[in-house]
Amino acid sequence: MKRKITIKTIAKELGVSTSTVSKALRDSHEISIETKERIKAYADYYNYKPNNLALQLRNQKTMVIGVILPKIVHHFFSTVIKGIEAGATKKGYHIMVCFSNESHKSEVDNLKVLSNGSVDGLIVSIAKETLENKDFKHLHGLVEEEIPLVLFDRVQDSILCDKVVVDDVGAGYKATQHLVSQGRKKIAMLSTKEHISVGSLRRQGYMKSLKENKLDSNENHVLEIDASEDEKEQISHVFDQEIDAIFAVNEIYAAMAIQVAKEKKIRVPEDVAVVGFTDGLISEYSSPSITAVVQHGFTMGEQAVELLIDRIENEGDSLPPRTKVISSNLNVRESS
Amino acid sequence: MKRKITIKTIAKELGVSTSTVSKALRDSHEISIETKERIKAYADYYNYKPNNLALQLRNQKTMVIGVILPKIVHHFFSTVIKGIEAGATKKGYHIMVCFSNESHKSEVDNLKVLSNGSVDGLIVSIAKETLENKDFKHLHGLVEEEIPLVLFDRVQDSILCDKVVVDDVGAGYKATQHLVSQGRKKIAMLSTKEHISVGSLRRQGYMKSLKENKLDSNENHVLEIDASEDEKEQISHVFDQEIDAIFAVNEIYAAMAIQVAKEKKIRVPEDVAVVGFTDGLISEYSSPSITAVVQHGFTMGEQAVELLIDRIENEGDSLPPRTKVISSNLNVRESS
DNA sequence: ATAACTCCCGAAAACGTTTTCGTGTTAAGA
DNA sequence: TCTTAACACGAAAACGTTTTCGGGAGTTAT
Repeated sequence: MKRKITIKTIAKELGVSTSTVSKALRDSHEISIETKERIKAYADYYNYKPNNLALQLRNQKTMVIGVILPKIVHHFFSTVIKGIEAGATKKGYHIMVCFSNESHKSEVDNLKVLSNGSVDGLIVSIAKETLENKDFKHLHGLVEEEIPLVLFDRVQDSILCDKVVVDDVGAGYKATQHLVSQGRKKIAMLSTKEHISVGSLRRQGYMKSLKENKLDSNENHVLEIDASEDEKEQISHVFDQEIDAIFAVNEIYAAMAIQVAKEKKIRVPEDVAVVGFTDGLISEYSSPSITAVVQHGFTMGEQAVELLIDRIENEGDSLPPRTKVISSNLNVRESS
Repeated sequence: MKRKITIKTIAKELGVSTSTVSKALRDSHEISIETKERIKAYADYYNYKPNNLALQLRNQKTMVIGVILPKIVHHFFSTVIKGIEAGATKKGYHIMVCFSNESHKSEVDNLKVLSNGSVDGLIVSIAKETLENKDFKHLHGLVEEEIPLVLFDRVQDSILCDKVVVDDVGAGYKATQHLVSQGRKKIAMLSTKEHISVGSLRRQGYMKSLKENKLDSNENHVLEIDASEDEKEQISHVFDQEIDAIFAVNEIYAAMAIQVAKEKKIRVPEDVAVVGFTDGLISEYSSPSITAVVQHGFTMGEQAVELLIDRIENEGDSLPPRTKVISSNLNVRESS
């Protein structure tokens, strides 16, 4: 990198002090018109740009928000990022994104780097491994240091900070109610292992709906897919029982169920209706297009960043932790 | 944010100089064992962490790579980010991601902020608007300042920097050849407006294949979709002519074509075979699953960051600009 | 007893800014 | 002629760190 031009070099070249240069560039009244013009002309000519690091160090403010996500190649998370970025830009902030790849160590490392002064605050969605281990020391430490923090989607109650979550119970309920309203009686659910909290919450909603409608809430109707093995093979067993609808905990399982159904000559939606979660491109563009719970990732990102910036800019007021619940709604399509 | 503990406070508390504290923490031989232990114990107890900004300012090195992308909610770009992040992490770098949202102004703004010392180098994929306006002043300026820069996917020849591109001509050729090998004779192409270079390159490959096989390279077979209007409606017109195959310039157009075909009771792949570009989730999970050109976004990201870090760490050597071409291959599925 | 050397440590500069305070010059007012 | 005020600028501190250099105290060798 070419040696960048600084206030110092300008000062030396023009035979004035750095204070004068700084003031001139900020158009201070303390400096005479002629000097100002001379300095500005020079700065302009040599394309002077103030060094951000120096400013950040001096102001003790970076205008940067750190974001740590479990993954990126995922419609929901990338949508959230977009929301965060939009909200941040609106307030003049930038974002610095890291990924934990669902790994605890990665999450801790990233947190450590970002919290060492590089950012004014953090937005985090907790990694799977961290949730499994229940090891939240790093996040508690952050709260301890009073670094502004907002958790979203994958949250943890013991961490006293602002949170943005989806109404997963309500969403599971809504999706199931929709299937019931279509006259479906034997509704299976494709879920994940229990420790991922969202799975169990969505299941609660599903159960609630079944109970209310006095439908068979047979435990066998819930299939817990193990992500470490052949998912499609596991999903195919959902058709071993007699069912007329499937509620899948994400859109990939929904799409897989449809693929399996097609192989087995089961018609969708005539024989079996399918509802997914996460309204992404798969749901929209597969054929038949898939009815799905839309999660409003963009809104979640926006809300998260709004909470965070509010806290950053009102520090000292020690607001109590706030939680925003983003409700989701159903996008009904061909599969149901 | 709680007032963070610094070397200064430690020095004052323990009645030594800041130099001593700094040296002690870095385990210098200049400091006596007892003093070192005293200082380390104190630092440990109060959870001292060195301030990144100060380090970056002093070392004139941030270990951060700036990334500017046109969009994020997009399988290809998010995959590239993943590759960049993986490559960066391996070398101890972090990434700072911004989005231009295809807007020129946004791109310029982001570039300005990031290039003011916040990052050691930049990876950029040029926004649509910038390509249309052909206004590359900001990027030329970057090269002028000798800030390490790598362009990927959407590149521009006049900018003298490292580049990572897809072999779009070859990919278009490969896709078309595949359709020909399946015995298809009337192959339509769904493209975009010309200024997006990738579209025209892929078209060149398509044309090349048609010529080689002495097939009808009727201009009417190429449909330029205007993204600002109803895309599905435009795509439906591809079936106005008699065709037996479609090569779509991205996976969304491919998926849309299949949806339209289904509505028109045209069978895929029996009546019309479909090949898409960008091997994302849509192609994989729609039914029928879609044959697609896989772009190796992850590899592109990795290569880009490798080129960049190489340049950052060997500055002064003034290497000539390098270009890496990432070849793509076909993932054959049910739609062809 | 003096020289030389080792061991520990501190002062100061450096990275690039901004800001407070002080000061010398000039012009105006008494 | 003396005081006062306005004007234009510079010195220095501050943000937090690392590193070079120098020096005092104690020990060893001559």
